[in-house]
Amino acid sequence: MDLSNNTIERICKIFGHLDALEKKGVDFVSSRELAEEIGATEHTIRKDISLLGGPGYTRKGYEVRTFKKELGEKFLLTQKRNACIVGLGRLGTALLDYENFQEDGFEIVAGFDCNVNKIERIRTNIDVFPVGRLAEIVRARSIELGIIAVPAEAAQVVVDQLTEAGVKGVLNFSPVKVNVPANIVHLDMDFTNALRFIAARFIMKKNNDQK
Amino acid sequence: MDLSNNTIERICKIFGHLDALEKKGVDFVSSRELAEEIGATEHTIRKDISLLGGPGYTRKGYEVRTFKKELGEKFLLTQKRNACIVGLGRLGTALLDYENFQEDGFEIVAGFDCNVNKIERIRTNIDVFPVGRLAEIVRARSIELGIIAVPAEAAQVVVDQLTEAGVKGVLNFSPVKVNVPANIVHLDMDFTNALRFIAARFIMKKNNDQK
DNA sequence: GGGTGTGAAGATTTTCACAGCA
DNA sequence: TGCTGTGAAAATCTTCACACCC
Repeated sequence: MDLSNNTIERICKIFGHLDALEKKGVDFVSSRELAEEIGATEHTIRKDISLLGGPGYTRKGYEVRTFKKELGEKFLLTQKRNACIVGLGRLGTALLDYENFQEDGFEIVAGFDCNVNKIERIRTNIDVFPVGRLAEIVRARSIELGIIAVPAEAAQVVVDQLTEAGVKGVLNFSPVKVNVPANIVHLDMDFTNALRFIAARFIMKKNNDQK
Repeated sequence: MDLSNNTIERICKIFGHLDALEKKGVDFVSSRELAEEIGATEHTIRKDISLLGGPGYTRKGYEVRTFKKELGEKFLLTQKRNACIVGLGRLGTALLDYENFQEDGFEIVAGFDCNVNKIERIRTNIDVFPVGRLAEIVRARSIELGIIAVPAEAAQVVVDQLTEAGVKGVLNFSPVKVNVPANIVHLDMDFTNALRFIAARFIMKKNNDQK
């Protein structure tokens, strides 16, 4: 089984949507409905699902609960995973209390910052530590995911410490590309790039429409 | 000219990296160096650039300043663009003061929230308004980009108001997919999905390595 | 009838290979 | 020599079409 990133991304979105449907009490969902919600075609969705090998012959679509459960098991998306946030500036503290993480199997079990005074001022239910204790805490609390919210210049150092300490994945909110060992999964979320992307797409769109 | 999203995304990253190089005082950069920084192959980078049609025959690589300028002009990435943030919870207020936006041609010129008491408590240099004045302010301040940081259930309403008021692009941080008219560019940044993606990729990686 | 599953066709994206400029 | 530009090949991803199940 060797799924493309695009497929994985869609599967993740599907999982999220199934979760929402389950909460709403919906029992069945068709590939067409999923496609619309996910932003893809129904063919693509069916193909993705076909790659996972889950047969679901009914004339009503996929059974929400079983399908979600199946996806969750296949990708271990349901298993609780411990995460930490490094860098407790405005973004970092915002993420500390981002309630959607908790709801969805990810638990923030620690926050780190290099500024000890700041740590003492932060009000949150989550334990916060000086960054010097990062490795120790990551190991002690079985933290698998590191979320980077430090300034650009500190990002690489933090990533190195995290991977050294044994995290398996890194979500990078700092506006620089970071290098990670090949066996670590990472994803960059650069807000400025996102805005640039929107602006560039917009320009292209305008050019095309004028033709 | 009809560039794929992937290409546009890489171009945006290249632009960001050129900016960094310029600040460092670097004069030339090769496709190989760019590729490494961007996370792509040098072939892809050269192809992307080739699609833009900019010839740069030197044996030292691309000239950083001119190349950046050219990209900026082609995509109007250098032009100042006004943006606003709707939803001033923890994430929204963090974004209000996200200094990297300013540096890069995007200016947050307004914030909105439905809670008037909250608005009075917020300390920032940026003007904040009740969400009822959204359309008025968007028009008055020529806001082109809307950044959504409201809870899931309010996201679609806000998007509708923004597009109605005439924004051209939407960056959605709420954890739901929103519908926008076809002529509006939008991008979803769902943090939970990002973590899911990392977790799923990690699982797949492990499976493959075991083989 | 209403929906899925999947091999094959089609479209797109990436990679290659080599000509071409400084 | 060193690095880019680009048509063509290769690889990948999406779409289609139709068999198949309930």
